[in-house]
Amino acid sequence: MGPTASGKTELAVALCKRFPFEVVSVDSALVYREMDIGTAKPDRETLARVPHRLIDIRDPEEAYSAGEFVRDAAREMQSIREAGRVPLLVGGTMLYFRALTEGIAELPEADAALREALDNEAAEQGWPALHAELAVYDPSTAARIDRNDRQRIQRALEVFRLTGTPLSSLTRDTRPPLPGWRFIKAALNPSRRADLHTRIERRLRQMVTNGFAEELEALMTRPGLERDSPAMRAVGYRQYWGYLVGEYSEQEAFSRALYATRQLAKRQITWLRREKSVFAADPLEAGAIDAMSRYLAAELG
RNA sequence: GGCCAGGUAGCUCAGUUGGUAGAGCAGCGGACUGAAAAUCCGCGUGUCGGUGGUUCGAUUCCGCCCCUGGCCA
Repeated sequence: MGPTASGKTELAVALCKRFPFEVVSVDSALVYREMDIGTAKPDRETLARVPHRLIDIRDPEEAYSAGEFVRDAAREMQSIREAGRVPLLVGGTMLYFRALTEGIAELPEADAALREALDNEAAEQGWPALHAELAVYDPSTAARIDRNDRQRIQRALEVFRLTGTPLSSLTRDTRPPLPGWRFIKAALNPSRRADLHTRIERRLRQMVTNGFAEELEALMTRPGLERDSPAMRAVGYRQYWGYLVGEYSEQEAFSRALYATRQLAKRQITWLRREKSVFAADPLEAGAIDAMSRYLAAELG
């Protein structure tokens, strides 16, 4: 695990040389085909040498979800195990890690028509009104969700209307979904935030040089891809979309993308802090890879 | 050199009819169950350019100086 730009891919490649590992990507953006530069997807040569599972499994106009990830990852892990190897889960989508290790309830999938209906209701009454409605059917969920948190209010109402059961009941006894597995947790986490910020800016500059805007322009010609498609909410793509449709300058898009990436890293680090029994290494310190290797060797027995 | 407009939070700016100041962005902390690279919550002391003066009290009024931009020479 690790925040964006912390060097996860490089570490994974190094570890695969020393252990009988095979990589499973834990990343909500790398699942998309045609989104390579802006997602910092490992390049072709790297993927040829060190295959990553769960990369390029969706078209950009499609949706993906934590629930699907758990099923997909479980399947890939099983297949790797059957081949006599050990899955190395690499990524920065902390909700996916959590769903995989601690479980995710069996809930209905997203319902586009229902979400649109809820959006329309919200446009008229505002999300706080829908929050109040949720409080009638599912007071405990309403109590833990802010009245402005449109995404969670919408999801909770969606689940209730689809099942007739409050979300809080459905999630009550969620259990780890993979009882036959043991997870060894390790993280890359730069000890100085400023260093990570430097890396983030350098990498974003490199993306732009490598043709990030052109990659997005090509995506924008796809008829099925909308500005609010899940894939286009990815950091960078979203900010450059505004630039490419003429809403602001490229310089502005760069700044916004930079801020969005830093904020993403911060949220990832927040998840990391509350993660228990995780071995953490500073990727910017010499010997981080060796330290990680030693830890893993010891844990693996 | 003269005139005008500015100099207030990291940035862009608001404001104080004199009682030491607040928004947005950034940043920081947190939450997180099928959109999660998402969504949401919380956090604002800063010689109010410097220095003298007036005043019980000056960031606010006055003088001088410094800096930035514009116009005129």
